Amino acid sequence: MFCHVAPRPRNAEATRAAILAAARERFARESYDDVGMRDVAGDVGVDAALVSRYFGSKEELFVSVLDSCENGADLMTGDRHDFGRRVAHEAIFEAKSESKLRGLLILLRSIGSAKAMELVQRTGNERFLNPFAEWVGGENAAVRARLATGFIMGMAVSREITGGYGLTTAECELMSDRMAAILQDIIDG
Amino acid sequence: MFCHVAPRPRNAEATRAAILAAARERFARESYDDVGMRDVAGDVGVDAALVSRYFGSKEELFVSVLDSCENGADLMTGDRHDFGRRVAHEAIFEAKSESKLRGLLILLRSIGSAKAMELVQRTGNERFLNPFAEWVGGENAAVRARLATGFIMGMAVSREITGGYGLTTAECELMSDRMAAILQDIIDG
DNA sequence: GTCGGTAGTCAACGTCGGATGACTGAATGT
DNA sequence: ACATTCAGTCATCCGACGTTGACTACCGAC
Repeated sequence: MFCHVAPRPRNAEATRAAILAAARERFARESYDDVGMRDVAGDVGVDAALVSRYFGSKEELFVSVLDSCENGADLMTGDRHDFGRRVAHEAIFEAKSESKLRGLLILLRSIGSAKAMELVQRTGNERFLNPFAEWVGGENAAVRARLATGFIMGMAVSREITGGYGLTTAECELMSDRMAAILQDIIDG
Repeated sequence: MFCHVAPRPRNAEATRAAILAAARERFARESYDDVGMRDVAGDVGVDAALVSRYFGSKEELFVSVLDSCENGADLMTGDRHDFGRRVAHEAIFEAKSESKLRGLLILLRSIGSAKAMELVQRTGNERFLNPFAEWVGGENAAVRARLATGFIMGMAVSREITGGYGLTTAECELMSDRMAAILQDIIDG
């Protein structure tokens, strides 16, 4: 066998970006503890040592991933009157890693991991909950923001535990509609 | 130093029960991966090897813990018209390990751990979601059950991420009331 | 008393995951 | 063409974990 598979061009910046992307993908699907440096490196086709070299440590890699995720601000783009419907649909039908909820999913996945907990808390508050509460606005914004985000994440947990809800498409539609109404009601006051 | 601390009487059954209790406590507070055999053994004041001996493996210990938790049936005891208020109060003010939600909390903690996932899914469905859906009853019971349990767990997640919500008592009261109304609305149809 | 069974301990093994530092080899500038 | 530099690799260390089998010491039966 002579022809090796196309060797990755030696480009530090691109490789670093590729590692970051692979890590983001991993952390959106698996918990902090379950994601290994060797896994991430393998996804990119690179040695694990390189990941340590570029990001310092696993924890710093995790931070970089969180930084690389757009804020919860994504949720707040678009028509406010449509918030419930939009988010509910996303949460139930596309709660995958490429969704706008990805940042939340990453936080959710790594809840319970003692090593990631502090980071999860800080990021969750600073990056997501507080701006969201401000966006919600009005009376008792903090309370309503917690209810809304709690509900959103809870449905993601539910999806996880049931393994995709285990419902028919029609039932999912129904659930989405119901969730949309509740969410909208929460943020409207 | 002559006087040792009171030595535990040699009683296999009692020791086994103590280990189980300690493990239940641990699993309610930390994720499957973060709980170590040495930790639970230490809580009881016993060698780690004994835990393996009595329960076979960590996974079997986890199963035993899940078995030892009363079903989600706890949630379904009491006046149905009071369901929302009762559960909301419990979720927000006493989502500790001694709460009736303990079973749910254990499942929640270990979400994301690849090793525990299958168990979490099976137990969550068989032991909690399905009976609960049946209890909810009426049209689209499955959908409404998922909404309710999702919301409950989501608020627990929210509590986790924020580190106890970070709200005043009054705000918590308000949140509890609001959550109660939503939950009640969901299960009433 | 002493003897056998068993509750509990101890030391160790194998594995796995993150981290480190010396090494290799390709690109680039002169 | 050669030297330098730096992207990427390799072998290895270290600590933590679950698990195992040999050992010890307590307790009840005779």
